[in-house]
Amino acid sequence: MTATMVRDDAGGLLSRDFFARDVVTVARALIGTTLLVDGVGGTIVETEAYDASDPASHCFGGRTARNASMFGPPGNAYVYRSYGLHWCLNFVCVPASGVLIRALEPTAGLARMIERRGTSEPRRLCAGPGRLCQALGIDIGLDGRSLDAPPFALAHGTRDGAVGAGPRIGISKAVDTPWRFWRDGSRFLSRPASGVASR
DNA sequence: GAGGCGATTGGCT
DNA sequence: GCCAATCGCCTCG
Repeated sequence: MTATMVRDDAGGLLSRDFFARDVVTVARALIGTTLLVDGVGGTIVETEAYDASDPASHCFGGRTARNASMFGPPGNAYVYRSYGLHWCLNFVCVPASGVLIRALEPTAGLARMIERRGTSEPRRLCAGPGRLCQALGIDIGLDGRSLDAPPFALAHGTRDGAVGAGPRIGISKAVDTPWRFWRDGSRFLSRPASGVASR
């Protein structure tokens, strides 16, 4: 195993350089890192990558008012409304690409999450892009905001265990592209693992 | 300007 | 398993 460009110091904060890389690399590297919004959040256990040449990406058709944040600098948030009612959080990587955060293992601010979600079932708090945004209080007000400043706090984790890869969920284009990543064996995924696990 | 669809979720059959 | 909720964006006229 060769050394990676980005060190994996437990507790160290993720820098903009972490995001200024290929979106698939970042999507995989994010598994096991910690995301907090105003102190509420947990360990990222599921992500998906979307890049500019990808028919399934919001960027594919060019820039619009909605996706403008994805054309901004790496390390910013892109928040959009899904199906007219839910919010979804992305991390912008190289321009016109982003990582959709699909599920967290809740570790901090559980009481706040339960209050916002209206359920105390741990597995239901952050398992899904819309659910985790509701649990963390994320809405359009955070669109375009820098991830290295409050209310966001992202930190490296211990990145132990295997990471699985498989097709993305809920899309109708590029359905076979294996750009969904998850922490293998996690009980907090939005949907069951479907694909190949590797280290 | 109208119609259809989507990176979803929760409730009901 | 099916379906409604609800709105930004795309396509077509």
